[in-house]
Amino acid sequence: MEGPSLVIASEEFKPFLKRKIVAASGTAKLPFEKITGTSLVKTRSWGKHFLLFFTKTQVRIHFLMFGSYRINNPRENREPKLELDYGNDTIYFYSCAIKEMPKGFEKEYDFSVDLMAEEWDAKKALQAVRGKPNAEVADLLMDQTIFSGLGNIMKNETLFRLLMHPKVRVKDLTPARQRALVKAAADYAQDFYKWKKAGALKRNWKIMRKRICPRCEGPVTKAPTGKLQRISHYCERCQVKA
DNA sequence: ATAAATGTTAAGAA
DNA sequence: CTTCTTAACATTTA
Repeated sequence: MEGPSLVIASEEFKPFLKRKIVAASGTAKLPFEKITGTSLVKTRSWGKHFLLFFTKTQVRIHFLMFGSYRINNPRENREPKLELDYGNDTIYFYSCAIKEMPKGFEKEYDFSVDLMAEEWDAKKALQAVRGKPNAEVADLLMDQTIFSGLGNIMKNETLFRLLMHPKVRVKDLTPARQRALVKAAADYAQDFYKWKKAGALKRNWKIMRKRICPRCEGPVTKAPTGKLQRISHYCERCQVKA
């Protein structure tokens, strides 16, 4: 799950804030007794981290590749890691990493690197980008300390939109292209959010998991790139190394 | 139906 | 002391 999806999760959880949790349970290693009988005070995300603040404790959820949450619609034959029972409503979290956090832990987060946060600081991101001249842009975009919340879908779509090759190094980009990279990442995050909310995310993929480039109709290259070796989908003809 | 994929972290190796 | 490699986890989609 990428950052914008968690912003949507926070919105979906709003109706549950301050309501009494009748029972909390699940397979995660958590102090459920500190949650049962209390309520959710607020939620927020930092990149791909989903932060839940309860009255007496606080937890961080990471959905990784396959995690999900459901409201009043449990999965069959699957034990939730965390279940919040509100009486008439129930929230379920599946296959995610959940960890109890110390009070005040959110102060350790730098929200200015979160693409979806109000605090997002493009200038700071640009400086961080320029501080890694030898990094390939595919790796750079996935760097959660610079573009927190950006995942592999956003990486591939952002680079295609820029017509930028995933293997270009920062030092081979003009200052204007470096600036464009930062802007495109933030812009794509907003589009991702909008499309995901409208249930039209995949419909708007241009290069991700495509076989044909929508621009030149040539073949799409699918290969691991950079140190991270995450799969990049790109057009060798349209996406330039500068 | 087999494999790849919206991701991270811990442990051990170099 | 870094930096790299591998494995582990877990589920849907093509």
